[in-house]
Amino acid sequence: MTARRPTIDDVARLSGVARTTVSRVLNDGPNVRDEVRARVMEAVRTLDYKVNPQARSLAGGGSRLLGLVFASDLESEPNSFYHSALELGALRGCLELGYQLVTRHIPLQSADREQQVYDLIATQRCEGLIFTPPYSDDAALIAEVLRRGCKVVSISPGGAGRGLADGVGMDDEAGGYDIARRLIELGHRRFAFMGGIEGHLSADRRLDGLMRALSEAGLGQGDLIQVRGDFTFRSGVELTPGLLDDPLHPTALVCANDDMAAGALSVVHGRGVKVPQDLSVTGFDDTPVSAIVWPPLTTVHQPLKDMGRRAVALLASRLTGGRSEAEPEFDCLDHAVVERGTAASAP
Amino acid sequence: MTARRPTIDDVARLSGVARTTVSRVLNDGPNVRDEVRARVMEAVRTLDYKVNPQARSLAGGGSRLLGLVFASDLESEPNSFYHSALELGALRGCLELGYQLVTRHIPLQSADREQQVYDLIATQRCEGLIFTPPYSDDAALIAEVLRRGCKVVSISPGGAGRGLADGVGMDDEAGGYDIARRLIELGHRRFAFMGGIEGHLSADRRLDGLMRALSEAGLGQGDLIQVRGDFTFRSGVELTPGLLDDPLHPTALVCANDDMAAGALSVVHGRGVKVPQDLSVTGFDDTPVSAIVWPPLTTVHQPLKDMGRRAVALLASRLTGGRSEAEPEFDCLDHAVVERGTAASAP
DNA sequence: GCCTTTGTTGGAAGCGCTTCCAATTCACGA
DNA sequence: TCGTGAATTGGAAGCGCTTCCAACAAAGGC
Repeated sequence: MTARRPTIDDVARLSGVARTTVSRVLNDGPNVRDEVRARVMEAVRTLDYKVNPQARSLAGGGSRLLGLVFASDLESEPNSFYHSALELGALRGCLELGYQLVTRHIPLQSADREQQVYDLIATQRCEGLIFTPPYSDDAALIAEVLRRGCKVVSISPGGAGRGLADGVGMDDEAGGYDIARRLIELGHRRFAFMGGIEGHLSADRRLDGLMRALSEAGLGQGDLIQVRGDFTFRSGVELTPGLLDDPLHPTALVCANDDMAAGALSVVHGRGVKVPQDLSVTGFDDTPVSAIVWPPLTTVHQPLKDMGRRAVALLASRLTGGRSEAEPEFDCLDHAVVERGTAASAP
Repeated sequence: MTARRPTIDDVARLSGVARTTVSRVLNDGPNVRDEVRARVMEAVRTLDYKVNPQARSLAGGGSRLLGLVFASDLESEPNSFYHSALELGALRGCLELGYQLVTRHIPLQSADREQQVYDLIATQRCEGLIFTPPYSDDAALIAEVLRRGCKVVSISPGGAGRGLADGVGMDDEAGGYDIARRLIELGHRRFAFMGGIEGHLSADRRLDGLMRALSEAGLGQGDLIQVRGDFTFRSGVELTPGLLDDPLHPTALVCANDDMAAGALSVVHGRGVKVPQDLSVTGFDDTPVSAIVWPPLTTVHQPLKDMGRRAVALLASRLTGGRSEAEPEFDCLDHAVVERGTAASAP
């Protein structure tokens, strides 16, 4: 049998300090000399020591409970990938760090939605909350939650949410730029962009990135037509014919999410237009739909699971680490263009 | 401030026994008089006591680590809803019951796949493993894992996996029956069934259910045409034209999963056939695709998240409860027909 | 040069639970 | 009636960690 996992006392013994000091180092506590801190970290590395989250949470007191708040009505979309992926990531984080998680769907139209959030703090005793859009930009709500002593992380905050609390997201502008860049490399010169609803900031930023890539390639407004959809498959279906018939005759259609791209694909098929030979189509987010449609969709991967996990990590560092009063920080995660089958050389 | 949660000592005090005895009752231990057991349970109910999983796992020893084993290559389908939903459920269960989870994707084509599973036991020290199809029917593997003292739960076992170890799944036959029943109520009399690959047992059972509903309605083989796909969107696209052109002229197309139904929908659209006015189409599983296509897909909800959670609960009961040597048990979860927009009265 | 302040470290008590082991009770046969 | 083994119960140690508090050293302030 392999030896049991090392404990904090093993680390203490090896580094020649008391258990208390090791704990302090592990939790970014104050008042430890750099030399001692380094020695302890060295021992941690040597032993490959990992804290036992169960023990930590037992000893640490507090509820160790975090809340994940969605705006949508769970009844209406119980199997959304967006929700599942974020929660999955958050749960992974909680398991690693010894936290518990409650997930709450609070529809925007609930009259008492603020109250429901406050109940999460008062009744459930959540020590931290993760807000998803559009709660992540509700400045008044966030401020009040913070005032009540509960930590907050915003997922993909666009505007107001940014400076108030910690945030997690990706660089949407760069995502748009990258996918456009790829299409330009493939020889495309005439573009169509299917955006999201007015005011959805991250989708707008994706367009910004596309524009930047265009202008770098010496292209301009005249080489792009754009329309706004509402992120649904249906709006993709409805908007695509107009784009295909446009005198600009775009050879690449960039969509602000996968669902609209899937809608576009279905229309394009019906018209006998070949993808990607005649037309390249790209999505955004890399949800499971992108692998399901035919041809499989070239898209930009948004790291939803990592975002959930990082959100928990940020809350944890606020709650125990030295960051409890630090300036809000935005954690920008990597994205990646996922090449599947819908982007090819311009005809 | 609300009072803190009751502890085992509160229960002990209220029921007038020692902490040890309460622990025994809570863990289905032997040697407790029925009268005492009842008294303790009564106190538990009065105080609304819940065990603290962190404390239990700290005290209980053991790694408290479970493994979730998928057959697929994570690289090739990193964002599959099937995987996410099962893991999500398993994580929820682990958090509730104080277990840790490692998720491992071991492709079937790996030469050392068995070895990788055994490493999960030997090196990682997993106390229990959750196998998804087709590992869930690999009798030799399961037997060997059990022999090594590691508990096993099979997800949706079809054949061999059933008697060997505990299992979790849904009643696929009933699911097929229910959706067919609904279509018959809507007046449909001529059916098409798009099945899965040969030997995929749960998809075959869905067909069995369909057949039962047909015969109950006085219909027979002559009122049904069937084809086999491979569960992909693409196969839905390829097989649908043949079904539409069949002389039977079905008014309802029942698909063995959502992806194929989505493929069928896209073909049907292209042909100008109206769904659901001219043709009803149904899916199976209720993955996010079903809400994304247009019209949104009427389908059968498979409780993947609950399956993951139940799998963990079963392992937990094997590991601590009195069930450690009990007969294997199959936990059959509820399914439900989800009425969206693709099933309507027969034309 | 002595007293306070500030910074750094260790000792020890517990968090809520399981479990080993000892103590007590009970039922029976001798 | 007493002894014996089995059934039942309780005492107490300790899982791995955080944290309160005391101890001590270094650094200023008068």
